[in-house]
Amino acid sequence: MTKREKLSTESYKGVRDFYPEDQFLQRYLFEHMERVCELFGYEEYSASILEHSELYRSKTSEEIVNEQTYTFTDRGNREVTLRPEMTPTLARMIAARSRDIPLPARWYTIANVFRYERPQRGRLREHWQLNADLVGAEGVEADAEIIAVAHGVMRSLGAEERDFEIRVSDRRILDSIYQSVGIAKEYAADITRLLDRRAKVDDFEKRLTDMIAHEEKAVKLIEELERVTSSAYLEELRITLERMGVHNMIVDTSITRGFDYYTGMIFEVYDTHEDNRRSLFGGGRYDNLLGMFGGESIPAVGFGMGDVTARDFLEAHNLLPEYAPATELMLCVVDKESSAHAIQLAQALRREDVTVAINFSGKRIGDQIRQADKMKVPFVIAIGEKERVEGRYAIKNLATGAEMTLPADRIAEHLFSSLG
RNA sequence: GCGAUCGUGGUGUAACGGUUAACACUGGAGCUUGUGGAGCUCUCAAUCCGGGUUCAAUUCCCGGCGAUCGCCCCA
Repeated sequence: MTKREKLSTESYKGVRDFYPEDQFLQRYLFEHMERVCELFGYEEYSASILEHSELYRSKTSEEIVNEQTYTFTDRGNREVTLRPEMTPTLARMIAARSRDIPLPARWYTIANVFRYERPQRGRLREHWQLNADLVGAEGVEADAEIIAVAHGVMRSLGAEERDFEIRVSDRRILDSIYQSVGIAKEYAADITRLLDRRAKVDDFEKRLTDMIAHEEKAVKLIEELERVTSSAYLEELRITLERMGVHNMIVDTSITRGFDYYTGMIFEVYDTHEDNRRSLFGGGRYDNLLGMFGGESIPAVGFGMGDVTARDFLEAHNLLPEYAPATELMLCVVDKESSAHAIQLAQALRREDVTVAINFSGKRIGDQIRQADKMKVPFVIAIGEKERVEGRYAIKNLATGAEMTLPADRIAEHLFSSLG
């Protein structure tokens, strides 16, 4: 290859490479998410990132399908979309086997999703998100449980309750206000979307008045929004959440969530850190979505939590874990004659479940140790003539510098007790 | 999709319309042929891409690409 043809090392716009340190954090996040979901009895599922485009046309707005997805035509002339979210896939999978799946079903997945738009901080073109859904259950316990799972994930990542707050509202409050004020159904979705942006828009009242085209109604709507600050249902939810160990829920009727498909409880988890005060993730109840597949309507509630915002949260709160490779031990080969012995020892240790890398580089022993230290491998053993002859090995702890000389069959035990 | 700001080795910075683009860290080699973290020596490595203005462009202009911020949108 000539110099002019040099390939770019940049990753595709809006997507990330995960170098080992990044992947370590990714795995840390995922393992905590998985564990908490499973503690609540959720089963893992998965699906292809490719879906028929019509899956999103049926439920989401045209704009999202046309302008914010990766959509293409395959060789068989089918319209294909890289999934922009997981909920339609979940709904499709449940609906496809609704007679066989025992309900209520508790399902979770950690999936990559794609959106075609301008990347910004906290918003990329590909990200990974935990989706946990409780399908086939209505009622306050189900709503509370989904919030408790979200809360549990945050707690398991090291967050204290004061680090975040769970703002909860209910679409039915808005619906009843719209009804009492006399707002036609066709305006409701647009108004809801405007309310979602209320804090960001300076001329909120003017816009609202323009949208309703009826000044009295607009005034009354604003009055009602300010008057109604909670509901009996939300108070019951609060009590149920307390029982589940969730104490940082607040009712905030200004929470609306942008999407049309929510039908009941909705929530958003907010960072309370001063530098990062924003919505981290959220979810809610969507009782009409599964009915779109033609079968019977099935109630559902769920949430989605993205890895990008989770990382930002952990960083802002100083909760990032320190990197540690999976490798516990590096064997440093002192001379060419010792490599066969090192291979043999490594195999024996692997049978005892020790993760072990062999350094065949032929570099000086000091360089090999320095490299192991740089890679944060916690232990090294040098293998040379002395070890071959004696059958005893000096295990060096790179953090403390301490050495312990042991026969081969005691090494694994020593490592595990030192690593805890 | 729109607007603004920015783009120099792997990383972080510097410089200038004009000689060989500087410094630190990192990487590599050595001082030191069986034990790391210090020190010293040497060394690899960059002006995002394309076009224009100019005797001369890394610098100025235009376009593309990318990043960040805002708008739009938010699964």
